Amino acid sequence: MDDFEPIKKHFAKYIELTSEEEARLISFFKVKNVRKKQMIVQPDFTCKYRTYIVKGAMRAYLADDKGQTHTIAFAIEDWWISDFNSYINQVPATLFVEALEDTRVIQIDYHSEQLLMDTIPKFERFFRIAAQQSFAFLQKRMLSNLSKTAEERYDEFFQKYPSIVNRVPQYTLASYLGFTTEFLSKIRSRKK
Amino acid sequence: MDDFEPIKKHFAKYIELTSEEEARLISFFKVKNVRKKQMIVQPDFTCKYRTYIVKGAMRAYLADDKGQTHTIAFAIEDWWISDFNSYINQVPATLFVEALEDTRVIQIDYHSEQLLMDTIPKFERFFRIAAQQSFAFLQKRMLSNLSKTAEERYDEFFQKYPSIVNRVPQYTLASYLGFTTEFLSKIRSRKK
DNA sequence: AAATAAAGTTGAACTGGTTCAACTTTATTT
DNA sequence: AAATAAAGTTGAACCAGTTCAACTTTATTT
Repeated sequence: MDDFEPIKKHFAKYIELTSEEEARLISFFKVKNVRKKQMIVQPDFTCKYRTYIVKGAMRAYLADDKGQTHTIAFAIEDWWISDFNSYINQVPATLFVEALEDTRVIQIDYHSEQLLMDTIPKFERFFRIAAQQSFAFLQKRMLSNLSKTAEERYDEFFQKYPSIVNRVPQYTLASYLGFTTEFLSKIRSRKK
Repeated sequence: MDDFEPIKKHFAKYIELTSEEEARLISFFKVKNVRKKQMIVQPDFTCKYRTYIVKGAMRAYLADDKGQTHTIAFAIEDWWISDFNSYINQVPATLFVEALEDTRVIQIDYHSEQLLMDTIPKFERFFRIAAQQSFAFLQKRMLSNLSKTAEERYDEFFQKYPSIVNRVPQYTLASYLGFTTEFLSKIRSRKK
Protein backbone atom coordinates (compact mmCIF):
# COMPACT_ATOMS: atom_id res chain seq x y z
CA MET A 1 0.00 0.00 0.00
CA ASP A 2 1.91 2.99 -1.23
CA ASP A 3 -0.74 5.26 0.31
CA PHE A 4 0.91 4.65 3.67
CA GLU A 5 4.34 6.03 2.82
CA PRO A 6 3.62 9.67 3.65
CA ILE A 7 1.94 8.89 6.96
CA LYS A 8 4.77 6.58 7.98
CA LYS A 9 7.22 9.40 7.36
CA HIS A 10 4.94 11.71 9.25
CA PHE A 11 5.08 9.55 12.38
CA ALA A 12 8.82 9.08 11.92
CA LYS A 13 9.33 12.82 12.26
CA TYR A 14 8.31 12.61 15.92
CA ILE A 15 8.90 9.03 17.08
CA GLU A 16 11.07 6.07 16.07
CA LEU A 17 9.10 2.90 15.59
CA THR A 18 10.27 -0.68 15.21
CA SER A 19 8.87 -2.44 12.18
CA GLU A 20 6.48 -4.40 14.43
CA GLU A 21 5.18 -1.22 15.97
CA GLU A 22 4.78 0.34 12.58
CA ALA A 23 2.88 -2.71 11.35
CA ARG A 24 0.63 -2.47 14.38
CA LEU A 25 -0.06 1.18 13.66
CA ILE A 26 -0.82 0.56 10.01
CA SER A 27 -3.17 -2.31 10.86
CA PHE A 28 -5.49 0.30 12.39
CA PHE A 29 -5.54 2.58 9.36
CA LYS A 30 -8.44 2.73 6.97
CA VAL A 31 -8.11 4.37 3.59
CA LYS A 32 -11.14 6.25 2.31
CA ASN A 33 -11.95 8.33 -0.74
CA VAL A 34 -14.16 11.34 -0.29
CA ARG A 35 -15.75 13.22 -3.17
CA LYS A 36 -15.68 17.00 -3.35
CA LYS A 37 -18.41 18.60 -1.18
CA GLN A 38 -18.94 15.39 0.75
CA MET A 39 -18.91 15.67 4.57
CA ILE A 40 -16.98 13.31 6.80
CA VAL A 41 -18.16 14.95 10.04
CA GLN A 42 -21.53 16.53 10.80
CA PRO A 43 -23.06 18.23 13.86
CA ASP A 44 -24.76 15.94 16.38
CA PHE A 45 -22.85 12.85 15.31
CA THR A 46 -19.84 11.96 17.42
CA CYS A 47 -16.63 12.16 15.45
CA LYS A 48 -15.20 8.64 15.41
CA TYR A 49 -12.05 9.25 13.42
CA ARG A 50 -8.89 11.24 13.34
CA THR A 51 -8.31 11.92 9.65
CA TYR A 52 -5.00 12.30 7.80
CA ILE A 53 -4.96 13.64 4.24
CA VAL A 54 -3.04 11.64 1.65
CA LYS A 55 -4.18 13.72 -1.31
CA GLY A 56 -6.69 16.53 -1.52
CA ALA A 57 -8.00 19.33 0.68
CA MET A 58 -10.63 19.73 3.38
CA ARG A 59 -11.98 22.30 5.79
CA ALA A 60 -13.67 22.17 9.20
CA TYR A 61 -16.29 24.82 9.81
CA LEU A 62 -19.07 26.04 12.03
CA ALA A 63 -22.41 27.01 10.49
CA ASP A 64 -24.06 29.72 12.57
CA ASP A 65 -27.74 30.60 12.95
CA LYS A 66 -27.50 33.39 10.34
CA GLY A 67 -26.44 30.91 7.68
CA GLN A 68 -22.80 31.98 7.68
CA THR A 69 -19.92 29.55 7.91
CA HIS A 70 -16.74 30.03 9.94
CA THR A 71 -13.72 28.00 8.95
CA ILE A 72 -11.71 26.80 11.93
CA ALA A 73 -9.20 24.76 9.92
CA PHE A 74 -7.94 23.86 6.47
CA ALA A 75 -6.03 20.69 5.78
CA ILE A 76 -4.08 19.53 2.74
CA GLU A 77 -1.58 16.71 2.13
CA ASP A 78 0.19 15.53 5.30
CA TRP A 79 -2.18 17.36 7.70
CA TRP A 80 -4.76 16.04 10.13
CA ILE A 81 -8.34 17.22 10.44
CA SER A 82 -11.49 16.45 12.43
CA ASP A 83 -13.88 18.05 14.87
CA PHE A 84 -11.17 17.78 17.44
CA ASN A 85 -13.32 18.53 20.47
CA SER A 86 -15.83 15.92 19.43
CA TYR A 87 -13.09 13.39 18.74
CA ILE A 88 -11.01 13.69 21.90
CA ASN A 89 -13.95 13.98 24.26
CA GLN A 90 -16.21 11.65 22.27
CA VAL A 91 -19.11 14.08 22.41
CA PRO A 92 -21.42 15.11 19.55
CA ALA A 93 -19.76 17.28 16.91
CA THR A 94 -20.67 20.91 16.36
CA LEU A 95 -18.66 21.26 13.15
CA PHE A 96 -18.80 20.07 9.59
CA VAL A 97 -15.72 18.64 7.93
CA GLU A 98 -16.07 18.79 4.17
CA ALA A 99 -13.89 17.85 1.21
CA LEU A 100 -12.92 20.86 -0.92
CA GLU A 101 -11.62 18.53 -3.63
CA ASP A 102 -11.86 14.81 -4.27
CA THR A 103 -9.72 13.66 -1.36
CA ARG A 104 -8.03 10.48 -0.20
CA VAL A 105 -7.69 10.13 3.54
CA ILE A 106 -6.38 7.69 6.13
CA GLN A 107 -8.42 7.35 9.29
CA ILE A 108 -7.79 5.92 12.71
CA ASP A 109 -10.68 5.43 15.07
CA TYR A 110 -10.86 6.61 18.65
CA HIS A 111 -10.68 3.22 20.34
CA SER A 112 -7.74 2.05 18.26
CA GLU A 113 -5.91 5.23 19.14
CA GLN A 114 -6.54 4.66 22.84
CA LEU A 115 -5.39 1.09 22.51
CA LEU A 116 -2.19 2.16 20.74
CA MET A 117 -1.41 4.66 23.47
CA ASP A 118 -2.18 2.17 26.22
CA THR A 119 0.13 -0.45 24.80
CA ILE A 120 2.96 1.59 23.26
CA PRO A 121 3.95 4.77 25.11
CA LYS A 122 5.64 6.17 22.00
CA PHE A 123 2.21 6.78 20.55
CA GLU A 124 1.22 8.73 23.61
CA ARG A 125 4.26 10.85 22.87
CA PHE A 126 3.30 11.30 19.27
CA PHE A 127 -0.17 12.56 20.11
CA ARG A 128 1.18 14.74 22.88
CA ILE A 129 3.55 16.49 20.50
CA ALA A 130 0.83 16.80 17.87
CA ALA A 131 -1.55 18.42 20.36
CA GLN A 132 1.10 20.77 21.69
CA GLN A 133 2.05 21.93 18.20
CA SER A 134 -1.59 22.41 17.29
CA PHE A 135 -2.14 24.46 20.38
CA ALA A 136 0.90 26.67 19.73
CA PHE A 137 -0.25 27.16 16.15
CA LEU A 138 -3.75 28.16 17.19
CA GLN A 139 -2.43 30.57 19.80
CA LYS A 140 -0.49 32.38 17.10
CA ARG A 141 -3.56 32.57 14.93
CA MET A 142 -5.65 33.87 17.83
CA LEU A 143 -3.09 36.59 18.56
CA SER A 144 -2.95 37.51 14.90
CA ASN A 145 -6.73 37.90 14.90
CA LEU A 146 -6.64 40.01 18.04
CA SER A 147 -3.84 42.32 16.94
CA LYS A 148 -3.93 42.67 13.15
CA THR A 149 -6.20 44.20 10.53
CA ALA A 150 -8.01 42.12 7.92
CA GLU A 151 -5.49 43.03 5.25
CA GLU A 152 -2.51 42.22 7.46
CA ARG A 153 -3.99 38.81 8.25
CA TYR A 154 -4.54 38.14 4.57
CA ASP A 155 -0.96 39.12 3.72
CA GLU A 156 0.38 36.95 6.52
CA PHE A 157 -1.64 33.95 5.38
CA PHE A 158 -0.68 34.50 1.77
CA GLN A 159 2.99 34.55 2.68
CA LYS A 160 2.75 31.51 4.96
CA TYR A 161 0.47 29.32 2.82
CA PRO A 162 0.60 30.52 -0.78
CA SER A 163 -0.37 27.04 -2.00
CA ILE A 164 -3.61 27.06 -0.01
CA VAL A 165 -4.67 30.52 -1.14
CA ASN A 166 -5.11 29.47 -4.74
CA ARG A 167 -6.58 26.12 -3.95
CA VAL A 168 -9.60 26.83 -1.76
CA PRO A 169 -12.74 28.86 -2.54
CA GLN A 170 -12.30 32.49 -1.56
CA TYR A 171 -15.29 32.53 0.74
CA THR A 172 -13.72 29.75 2.82
CA LEU A 173 -10.49 31.72 3.14
CA ALA A 174 -12.36 34.89 4.12
CA SER A 175 -14.31 32.96 6.74
CA TYR A 176 -11.04 31.54 8.10
CA LEU A 177 -9.45 34.97 8.35
CA GLY A 178 -12.52 36.47 9.98
CA PHE A 179 -14.11 38.74 7.40
CA THR A 180 -16.50 38.60 4.45
CA THR A 181 -15.86 37.27 0.99
CA GLU A 182 -16.78 40.69 -0.44
CA PHE A 183 -14.14 42.35 1.67
CA LEU A 184 -11.49 39.85 0.59
CA SER A 185 -12.37 40.67 -2.97
CA LYS A 186 -11.82 44.37 -2.23
CA ILE A 187 -8.51 43.75 -0.48
CA ARG A 188 -7.30 41.85 -3.52
CA SER A 189 -8.48 44.41 -6.03
CA ARG A 190 -6.57 47.21 -4.33
CA LYS A 191 -3.36 45.18 -4.53
CA LYS A 192 -3.09 45.42 -8.33
CA MET B 1 4.22 21.48 52.21
CA ASP B 2 0.52 22.16 52.09
CA ASP B 3 1.03 24.22 48.94
CA PHE B 4 1.28 20.97 47.00
CA GLU B 5 -2.16 19.61 47.85
CA PRO B 6 -4.07 21.30 45.01
CA ILE B 7 -1.53 20.38 42.35
CA LYS B 8 -1.45 16.76 43.53
CA LYS B 9 -5.22 16.62 43.15
CA HIS B 10 -4.87 18.26 39.80
CA PHE B 11 -2.59 15.51 38.49
CA ALA B 12 -4.81 12.88 40.11
CA LYS B 13 -7.72 14.01 37.94
CA TYR B 14 -5.92 12.66 34.88
CA ILE B 15 -3.44 10.01 36.04
CA GLU B 16 -3.02 7.70 39.02
CA LEU B 17 0.41 7.93 40.60
CA THR B 18 2.08 5.70 43.16
CA SER B 19 3.42 7.55 46.16
CA GLU B 20 6.98 7.16 44.80
CA GLU B 21 5.96 8.66 41.48
CA GLU B 22 4.20 11.49 43.24
CA ALA B 23 7.27 12.14 45.37
CA ARG B 24 9.40 12.21 42.22
CA LEU B 25 7.05 14.72 40.64
CA ILE B 26 7.03 16.96 43.69
CA SER B 27 10.80 16.89 43.93
CA PHE B 28 10.86 18.88 40.69
CA PHE B 29 8.46 21.57 41.85
CA LYS B 30 9.61 24.98 42.93
CA VAL B 31 7.30 27.32 44.82
CA LYS B 32 7.59 30.99 44.03
CA ASN B 33 5.82 34.16 45.13
CA VAL B 34 5.24 36.83 42.56
CA ARG B 35 4.16 40.35 43.42
CA LYS B 36 1.38 42.08 41.54
CA LYS B 37 2.59 43.60 38.23
CA GLN B 38 5.75 41.50 38.27
CA MET B 39 6.54 39.56 35.08
CA ILE B 40 7.57 35.91 35.07
CA VAL B 41 8.01 35.75 31.29
CA GLN B 42 9.29 38.44 28.93
CA PRO B 43 9.87 38.66 25.18
CA ASP B 44 13.28 37.49 23.94
CA PHE B 45 13.96 35.31 26.97
CA THR B 46 13.21 31.63 26.56
CA CYS B 47 10.46 30.49 28.88
CA LYS B 48 12.06 27.93 31.20
CA TYR B 49 9.03 27.01 33.30
CA ARG B 50 5.53 25.70 33.11
CA THR B 51 3.68 27.58 35.86
CA TYR B 52 0.77 26.38 38.00
CA ILE B 53 -1.15 28.87 40.12
CA VAL B 54 -1.66 27.99 43.77
CA LYS B 55 -3.20 31.33 44.73
CA GLY B 56 -3.64 34.51 42.72
CA ALA B 57 -4.18 35.51 39.09
CA MET B 58 -2.03 36.10 36.02
CA ARG B 59 -2.36 36.91 32.36
CA ALA B 60 -0.25 36.23 29.25
CA TYR B 61 -0.29 38.97 26.64
CA LEU B 62 1.24 40.30 23.47
CA ALA B 63 2.33 43.94 23.31
CA ASP B 64 2.01 45.21 19.74
CA ASP B 65 3.86 48.03 17.96
CA LYS B 66 1.02 50.52 18.62
CA GLY B 67 1.39 50.09 22.37
CA GLN B 68 -1.72 47.97 22.75
CA THR B 69 -1.81 44.69 24.65
CA HIS B 70 -3.66 41.55 23.60
CA THR B 71 -4.44 39.01 26.30
CA ILE B 72 -4.12 35.44 25.10
CA ALA B 73 -4.81 33.81 28.47
CA PHE B 74 -5.89 34.37 32.03
CA ALA B 75 -5.07 31.96 34.82
CA ILE B 76 -6.33 31.70 38.37
CA GLU B 77 -6.10 28.97 41.04
CA ASP B 78 -5.55 25.47 39.61
CA TRP B 79 -4.70 26.71 36.09
CA TRP B 80 -1.43 26.64 34.18
CA ILE B 81 0.14 29.56 32.36
CA SER B 82 3.26 30.37 30.34
CA ASP B 83 4.33 31.49 26.88
CA PHE B 84 3.45 28.04 25.70
CA ASN B 85 5.11 28.28 22.29
CA SER B 86 8.32 29.45 23.88
CA TYR B 87 8.16 26.74 26.52
CA ILE B 88 7.45 23.70 24.39
CA ASN B 89 9.77 24.64 21.56
CA GLN B 90 12.36 26.28 23.81
CA VAL B 91 12.57 29.37 21.63
CA PRO B 92 12.56 33.02 22.73
CA ALA B 93 9.24 34.24 24.12
CA THR B 94 7.08 36.81 22.36
CA LEU B 95 4.68 37.27 25.25
CA PHE B 96 4.67 38.75 28.71
CA VAL B 97 3.25 36.79 31.62
CA GLU B 98 2.36 39.13 34.47
CA ALA B 99 0.82 38.75 37.90
CA LEU B 100 -2.51 40.56 38.24
CA GLU B 101 -2.41 40.04 42.02
CA ASP B 102 0.21 38.89 44.48
CA THR B 103 0.42 35.29 43.35
CA ARG B 104 1.91 32.03 44.59
CA VAL B 105 2.93 29.61 41.86
CA ILE B 106 4.50 26.19 41.46
CA GLN B 107 6.91 25.80 38.58
CA ILE B 108 8.43 22.86 36.78
CA ASP B 109 11.30 23.44 34.40
CA TYR B 110 11.52 22.16 30.85
CA HIS B 111 14.28 19.62 31.38
CA SER B 112 12.64 18.12 34.46
CA GLU B 113 9.42 17.76 32.53
CA GLN B 114 11.22 15.95 29.71
CA LEU B 115 12.92 13.70 32.21
CA LEU B 116 9.62 12.86 33.88
CA MET B 117 8.06 11.96 30.55
CA ASP B 118 11.09 9.91 29.51
CA THR B 119 11.05 7.85 32.68
CA ILE B 120 7.35 7.60 33.55
CA PRO B 121 4.94 7.30 30.61
CA LYS B 122 2.02 8.41 32.78
CA PHE B 123 3.42 11.91 32.69
CA GLU B 124 3.48 11.82 28.95
CA ARG B 125 -0.20 11.00 29.19
CA PHE B 126 -0.85 13.85 31.58
CA PHE B 127 0.72 16.42 29.31
CA ARG B 128 -0.97 14.95 26.26
CA ILE B 129 -4.37 15.33 27.86
CA ALA B 130 -3.52 18.82 29.07
CA ALA B 131 -2.48 19.91 25.58
CA GLN B 132 -5.54 18.35 23.95
CA GLN B 133 -7.89 20.07 26.36
CA SER B 134 -6.12 23.38 25.86
CA PHE B 135 -6.41 23.02 22.13
CA ALA B 136 -10.11 22.19 22.27
CA PHE B 137 -10.67 25.16 24.56
CA LEU B 138 -8.84 27.53 22.25
CA GLN B 139 -10.72 26.27 19.23
CA LYS B 140 -13.99 27.14 20.92
CA ARG B 141 -12.71 30.60 21.73
CA MET B 142 -11.51 31.11 18.17
CA LEU B 143 -14.92 30.11 16.80
CA SER B 144 -16.63 32.40 19.25
CA ASN B 145 -14.44 35.28 18.04
CA LEU B 146 -15.19 34.45 14.41
CA SER B 147 -18.94 34.09 14.80
CA LYS B 148 -20.13 36.36 17.61
CA THR B 149 -20.45 40.07 18.28
CA ALA B 150 -18.50 41.83 21.01
CA GLU B 151 -21.49 41.88 23.32
CA GLU B 152 -22.26 38.20 22.77
CA ARG B 153 -18.66 37.30 23.59
CA TYR B 154 -18.79 39.36 26.74
CA ASP B 155 -22.04 37.72 27.85
CA GLU B 156 -20.63 34.28 27.15
CA PHE B 157 -17.47 34.99 29.12
CA PHE B 158 -19.45 36.49 31.96
CA GLN B 159 -21.61 33.41 32.18
CA LYS B 160 -18.69 30.98 31.94
CA TYR B 161 -16.23 32.78 34.22
CA PRO B 162 -18.13 35.15 36.50
CA SER B 163 -15.34 34.95 39.07
CA ILE B 164 -12.71 36.19 36.63
CA VAL B 165 -14.80 39.11 35.38
CA ASN B 166 -14.74 40.90 38.71
CA ARG B 167 -11.18 40.02 39.51
CA VAL B 168 -9.14 41.31 36.58
CA PRO B 169 -8.74 44.88 35.28
CA GLN B 170 -11.37 45.65 32.64
CA TYR B 171 -8.84 46.57 30.00
CA THR B 172 -7.33 43.10 30.23
CA LEU B 173 -10.73 41.50 29.78
CA ALA B 174 -11.53 43.74 26.80
CA SER B 175 -8.19 42.86 25.23
CA TYR B 176 -8.93 39.16 25.77
CA LEU B 177 -12.34 39.41 24.14
CA GLY B 178 -10.99 41.41 21.21
CA PHE B 179 -12.26 44.96 21.65
CA THR B 180 -11.40 48.17 23.46
CA THR B 181 -11.78 48.98 27.11
CA GLU B 182 -14.02 51.93 26.18
CA PHE B 183 -16.35 49.67 24.30
CA LEU B 184 -16.57 47.23 27.19
CA SER B 185 -17.53 50.13 29.39
CA LYS B 186 -20.32 51.00 26.96
CA ILE B 187 -21.56 47.42 26.74
CA ARG B 188 -21.80 47.34 30.52
CA SER B 189 -23.55 50.66 30.84
CA ARG B 190 -26.31 49.64 28.45
CA LYS B 191 -27.02 46.55 30.58
CA LYS B 192 -28.38 48.49 33.56
C1' DA C 1 -4.43 62.19 54.94
C1' DA C 2 -2.95 64.21 50.92
C1' DA C 3 -1.00 63.59 46.52
C1' DT C 4 -0.46 61.06 42.51
C1' DA C 5 -1.08 57.60 39.39
C1' DA C 6 -3.85 54.12 37.27
C1' DA C 7 -8.28 52.43 35.80
C1' DG C 8 -12.81 53.22 34.22
C1' DT C 9 -16.59 56.29 31.98
C1' DT C 10 -18.85 59.20 28.65
C1' DG C 11 -19.78 61.53 24.34
C1' DA C 12 -18.76 63.09 19.59
C1' DA C 13 -16.53 62.21 15.39
C1' DC C 14 -14.85 58.72 12.70
C1' DT C 15 -13.51 54.27 10.05
C1' DG C 16 -12.69 49.37 8.88
C1' DG C 17 -15.38 46.19 7.56
C1' DT C 18 -20.50 44.66 6.56
C1' DT C 19 -24.69 44.34 4.03
C1' DC C 20 -27.41 44.22 0.11
C1' DA C 21 -28.22 44.02 -4.58
C1' DA C 22 -26.93 43.80 -9.29
C1' DC C 23 -23.68 42.02 -12.22
C1' DT C 24 -19.72 39.03 -14.30
C1' DT C 25 -17.01 35.03 -14.40
C1' DT C 26 -16.11 30.20 -13.66
C1' DA C 27 -17.61 25.49 -12.78
C1' DT C 28 -20.93 21.85 -13.07
C1' DT C 29 -24.77 19.47 -14.98
C1' DT C 30 -27.70 18.02 -18.74
C1' DA D 1 -22.68 22.90 -26.40
C1' DA D 2 -26.16 24.98 -23.92
C1' DA D 3 -28.20 25.70 -19.54
C1' DT D 4 -27.82 26.36 -14.83
C1' DA D 5 -25.77 26.90 -10.62
C1' DA D 6 -22.05 28.45 -7.78
C1' DA D 7 -18.35 31.66 -6.87
C1' DG D 8 -16.38 36.10 -7.22
C1' DT D 9 -16.73 41.40 -8.09
C1' DT D 10 -18.23 46.13 -7.56
C1' DG D 11 -20.47 50.13 -5.58
C1' DA D 12 -23.46 52.62 -2.32
C1' DA D 13 -25.40 52.87 2.10
C1' DC D 14 -24.68 51.53 6.56
C1' DC D 15 -23.10 50.19 11.39
C1' DA D 16 -20.33 47.88 15.09
C1' DG D 17 -16.67 49.07 17.20
C1' DT D 18 -12.55 52.66 17.45
C1' DT D 19 -10.33 56.87 18.56
C1' DC D 20 -9.57 60.86 21.06
C1' DA D 21 -10.15 63.85 24.75
C1' DA D 22 -12.07 65.33 28.97
C1' DC D 23 -13.67 63.76 33.11
C1' DT D 24 -14.64 60.70 37.44
C1' DT D 25 -13.56 57.02 40.38
C1' DT D 26 -10.50 53.83 42.60
C1' DA D 27 -5.84 52.35 44.01
C1' DT D 28 -1.25 53.20 45.38
C1' DT D 29 2.44 55.87 47.19
C1' DT D 30 4.39 59.30 50.26
